Amino acid sequence: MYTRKIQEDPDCGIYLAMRVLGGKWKCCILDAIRGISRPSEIARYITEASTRVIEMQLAELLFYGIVEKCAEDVYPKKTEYKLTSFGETLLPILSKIDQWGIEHAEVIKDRMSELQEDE
Amino acid sequence: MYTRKIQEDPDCGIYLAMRVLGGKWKCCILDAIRGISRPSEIARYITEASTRVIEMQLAELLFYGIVEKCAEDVYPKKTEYKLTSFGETLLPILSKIDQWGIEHAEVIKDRMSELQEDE
DNA sequence: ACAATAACCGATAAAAGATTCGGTATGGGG
DNA sequence: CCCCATACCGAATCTTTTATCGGTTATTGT
Repeated sequence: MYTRKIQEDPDCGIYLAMRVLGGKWKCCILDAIRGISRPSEIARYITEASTRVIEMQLAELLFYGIVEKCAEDVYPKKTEYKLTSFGETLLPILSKIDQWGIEHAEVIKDRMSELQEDE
Repeated sequence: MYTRKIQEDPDCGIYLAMRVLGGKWKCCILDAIRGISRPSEIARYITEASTRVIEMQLAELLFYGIVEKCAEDVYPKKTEYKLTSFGETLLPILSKIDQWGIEHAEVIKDRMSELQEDE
């Protein structure tokens, strides 16, 4: 996991939430983890992200107590991750954010593409 | 503004939303901008962030159409930024995130501090 | 015995983002 | 006239995050 050298503590709830939710794929993983729970399945689901990143972000989510690991110690290692009750408190927020993003996808993608044009 | 070299387009609303909201101080600026609107005031309000960052993040918010600039072209340059109607659609989400962060501040800070201990 | 899959970890390269420092231009007060 | 404030921008530098690659351990199917 990454440890920061410079630390801040604005008593800003958003800042704190972003320490937990920030990360390129974390939200997608959380979204995925509601249906599928095994790392290899998540990796197949989110094809854009490498398995390494998924591992790392899962480790962070585990660290913050958002997900928990239920490793049945049997054959081809059936590790499963699932949301903790703490993690579940995030769901309404995540769906709100997701909804907003989808609702305004056109505009955002449009702007985003403008950034790439000139290269 | 930063232009990304590697691009993705997961049709994940959260990912899109994070392109707009991501950034160390953007949420704090959005929070501030409801009361105060001039760059120098924001800078004095968010003392941890340098004026340069605030400028850059304001530029991004402007770019995505979240805020708009109302520069009265008069004396000590009374530039004012305010939320657009698009930006206002973010408010309920931002307050939800903020609320969550404050509600779980103890746990999160606790975990965060653990990361810094060993150096 | 051998290839295949799952779940990891460590090291390092590369990209993205933040900070710092200096600079411009404008106008006001002493 | 000089200094201060505001609002910016550019570039160098550093931190943080992500990507890539290889390695480990264990178990299953052939």
